[in-house]
Amino acid sequence: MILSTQRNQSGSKRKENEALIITAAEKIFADMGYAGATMQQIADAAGLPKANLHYYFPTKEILYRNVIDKIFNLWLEAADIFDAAEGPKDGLSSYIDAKLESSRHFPNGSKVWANEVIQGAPIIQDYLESKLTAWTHSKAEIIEMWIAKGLMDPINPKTLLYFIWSATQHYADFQHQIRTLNNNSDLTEAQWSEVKEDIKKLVLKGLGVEYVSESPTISDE
Amino acid sequence: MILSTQRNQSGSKRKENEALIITAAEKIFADMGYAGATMQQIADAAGLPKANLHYYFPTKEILYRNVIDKIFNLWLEAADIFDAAEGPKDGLSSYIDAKLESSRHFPNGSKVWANEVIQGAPIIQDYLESKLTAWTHSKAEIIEMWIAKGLMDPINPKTLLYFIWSATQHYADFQHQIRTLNNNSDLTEAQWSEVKEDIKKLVLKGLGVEYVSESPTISDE
DNA sequence: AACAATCTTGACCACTTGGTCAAGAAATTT
DNA sequence: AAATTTCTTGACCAAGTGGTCAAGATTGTT
Repeated sequence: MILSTQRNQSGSKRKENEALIITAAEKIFADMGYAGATMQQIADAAGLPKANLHYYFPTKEILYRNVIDKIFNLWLEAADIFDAAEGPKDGLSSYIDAKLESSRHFPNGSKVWANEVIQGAPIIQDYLESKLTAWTHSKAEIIEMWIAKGLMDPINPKTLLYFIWSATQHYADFQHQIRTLNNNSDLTEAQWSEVKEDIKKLVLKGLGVEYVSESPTISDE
Repeated sequence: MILSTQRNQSGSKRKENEALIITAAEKIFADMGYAGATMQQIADAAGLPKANLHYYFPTKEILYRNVIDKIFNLWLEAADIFDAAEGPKDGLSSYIDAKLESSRHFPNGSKVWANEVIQGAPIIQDYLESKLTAWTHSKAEIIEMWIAKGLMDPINPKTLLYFIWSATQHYADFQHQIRTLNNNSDLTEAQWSEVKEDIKKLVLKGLGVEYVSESPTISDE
């Protein structure tokens, strides 16, 4: 789980330890919330004395902002697919895939983000107002273009984005609830595939975009 | 905002003050998270001295559980519609309406719930394992029946429920983000209507259920 | 080898927190 | 109206918190 300490020849020790601490912090912040997380817990999770954390990150808030920074950049990356897409069938499908994979393999980031936004984004408001707003507008334009071309039913682009965000992030944020309702077991590989298919089918069909399930062998056109 | 203190003839003073405190606590817990909320803040929000809170609710955790209790019962009520429904068109549509109304008018409950579940439900795990599990199974059966009758496309019932929960609760939990992306304004009445229509249309059409928008006058069949 | 820069860490501190308590004020019962 | 139960509240406390600090260890540089 913890980053290996093997090749410390190249990068400075600083970079290494910062990454180690951020990873530990991400988990603790996700599990405890900002206020609930203590520097001592994060230090323990990272296997370092608390005073050492303060050497790399002077305050808890600065550490937290670094965690958010990492999370948000991953979020942005996941959406590059969007721009390169030819149309909604391709674009939305890929985006849902990417977001769902992210929820599955890196739920902590999503949880930290959710915790923060629920509480009114007291610390990352500037992110919302600058980066997220710009990002959203650019994606909304693409969706509007698709609608204008008649590639999908008309819908408020933001509503559609919120729809996809909520449906996919739910599997990260509410991981624990889903697990409990699944006989206290994590979703299996097959279940994840089913979820992925169901969500894509529902969204695309709901938007009037023809969608062919992956599994069966049906020749297209 | 605060419950009126007019008619204290009937109910005991205890009931009254408990309700006052729970309402105040709900807001503070939603805004600050469990760990982040302080008894002093809740006391201030309720307009009572802190020691008085501890008279009615001995510990912070007991107060918190009372807040959750209220929230969860509202959740259950919202779904009675489900049982009475004739089919998916009626049932899902009404349920989405109810959940969205709840997100709009009582976002705090949803936020507290979300905060708690994200953090692994450290305090309300018993709720998930007993009440929520039973509730979910009973609704899943209804959905499966609808599918068996050919009233809607086949889908994993839980996936559908998660879908509806996430889409609707998103408007409560991520209220702040939505507001920020809406030029720092709350959604207008018209916007809420649009969201409601869009979500219902997307879900029902996505499930292969015929759906006719409310506004336009189109004769059915 | 000497020096400088970076990193490590236990001990410590000011402050906040949930919770207590005892004395009294109101309300209710007899 | 006296007695009893319920409620109110300021003052207080032990425990835990983020953050500091100075002494030393390690690493890199000349």
